[in-house]
Amino acid sequence: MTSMTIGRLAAAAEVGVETVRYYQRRGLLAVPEPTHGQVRHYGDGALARLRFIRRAQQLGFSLDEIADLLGLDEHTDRNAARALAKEKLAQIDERMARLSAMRSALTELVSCCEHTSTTQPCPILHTLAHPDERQSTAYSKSIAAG
Amino acid sequence: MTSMTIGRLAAAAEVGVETVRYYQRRGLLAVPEPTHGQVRHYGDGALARLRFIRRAQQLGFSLDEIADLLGLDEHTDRNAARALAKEKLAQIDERMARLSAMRSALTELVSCCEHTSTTQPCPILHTLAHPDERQSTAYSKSIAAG
DNA sequence: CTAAGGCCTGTAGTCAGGTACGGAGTCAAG
DNA sequence: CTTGACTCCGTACCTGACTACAGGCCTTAG
Repeated sequence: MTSMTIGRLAAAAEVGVETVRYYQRRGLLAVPEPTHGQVRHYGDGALARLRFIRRAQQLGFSLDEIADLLGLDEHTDRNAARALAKEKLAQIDERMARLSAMRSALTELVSCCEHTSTTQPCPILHTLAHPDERQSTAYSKSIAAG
Repeated sequence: MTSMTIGRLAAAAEVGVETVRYYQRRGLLAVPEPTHGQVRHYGDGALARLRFIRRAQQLGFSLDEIADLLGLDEHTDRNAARALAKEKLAQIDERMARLSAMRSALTELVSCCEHTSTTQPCPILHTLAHPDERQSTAYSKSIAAG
């Protein structure tokens, strides 16, 4: 059971000291009593908790959700954990779908811009300005023609 | 050339009045001189600009980037517009890649959780807590076995 | 013993894109 | 003429996850 000051703890978990304190304020991490004097000391449990938080963040969980996850027990809360994970998966799918829609719209505009005469107005800017008049371009015609 | 107060303009563009004012503060939209009295009036140009902003947002552009786009000319700035669009595409791809990584990690964990004995600790919580000890499960074995 | 660095608490600022609110003026309908 | 809706302006607040001080105390190396 190693004992660390907050600075060493933060370094070990590869986060900033201020981040550790922030997690404490958020209630994700306990604030130990000062061991002697006014300096607080942290054990391996705190480090494990910080690493848990970081990994859960990498999976897309918010700090509020991570607070819930931290409250679960490996042995008795399987269903709850799986439910949270599935919910998160659904959110990720939704975000990916939105990004995918942006992607295809942008891709179409860029292709269009690359394949039309430069004497025409820029299809990107033009479509943003007047999306209603769907301009007929060489590109869109070639698409339509298959 | 219709003339609208800010409320009608906002309604026509399907944004809030406060949002219009916010765009004015950001410099995306001009603040016209009060026509008479203290009430300002807006024309179709302002409406077109608001719609441009909304559509560009749907394509993933930030308000700062939209400010740049609004400064471009359909006829003379094709290259600049295309460059911005391509840059945005790259950012979208990056975000999708990150989401995709989250997605597959979560999917794996959920599957694992569904296919292992409930007498075992929850793989999701366990992996978050101890990612080093990669636990060997019926699921991971079946994967390994092909 | 002293200086540098680390720790303590508390408050405030950052980013983006809004949203809310307060108080005062204005405008149109009834 | 009043009432209610709308506008104007300025300022403050919101989310999420930090990040940055300020001012004071403690600790440790030289």
